[in-house]
Amino acid sequence: MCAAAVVIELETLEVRETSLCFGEAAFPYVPGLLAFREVPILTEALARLASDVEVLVCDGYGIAHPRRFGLACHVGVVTGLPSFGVAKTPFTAGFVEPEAGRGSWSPLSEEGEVLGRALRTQNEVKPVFVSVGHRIGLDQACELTLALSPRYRIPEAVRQADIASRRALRLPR
DNA sequence: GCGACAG
DNA sequence: ATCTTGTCGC
Repeated sequence: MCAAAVVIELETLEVRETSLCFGEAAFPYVPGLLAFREVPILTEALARLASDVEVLVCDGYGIAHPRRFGLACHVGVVTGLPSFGVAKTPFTAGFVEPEAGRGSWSPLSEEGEVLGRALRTQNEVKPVFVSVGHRIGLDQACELTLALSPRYRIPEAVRQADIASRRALRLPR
C-alpha cells in the first residue's frame, strides 16, 4: 500500500509538500475497522512531513462511525493535531438529501445523535460526508471543506493525496 | 438470522 | 477499494 500526506496552502490551494510511505497491509479491510489498516502507515507518512501542519483532512469518517471513532479520530489523537474526516460515500449514519446548491447540507445522524453533515461541495453533485475527528468543531470542519473544494467535489487535500498515491502505485487515475 | 457498511 | 457501461458538459 501507499500512504500519501499532502500539505495544501489554504490561501492558494497549492501543494506545498508531498510525503509518500510504502508498505504491506498488516490488517484486512473490515468496515468499521479501517483505521487499524490505514493509520499506522498514514502516521509514518505524516511523521516524514517537514512542513508545519495546522489541521488534518482525512479520507474517511471521524465520529460519524458505528463506534463513534473513525479513522480521522485515530489520526488526530495519534498526532495530537486537529483533524476531521471527509468521506465519499454513506456509511452507517442516515441523512436526508441536502438541497442541490453548493454549501447546502443536512445532518448525519444515528440513534438520535447528530454526528456530522452531508455537505454539497458542488452544485448538482453528490454530497461528501463530514465529521469531526479531534480538536475541531463541525462548523469549522465544514467551512474548511468548502474552502478546499472551490472546483471539485473532493477537498483539495484529500484529492491531491489520492492523486499522488495512485500515481506512485501506477494505479488508474 | 439477514442485510449493510468508510477505504 | 476495483471494475464496467453509459451519459453529460466544458
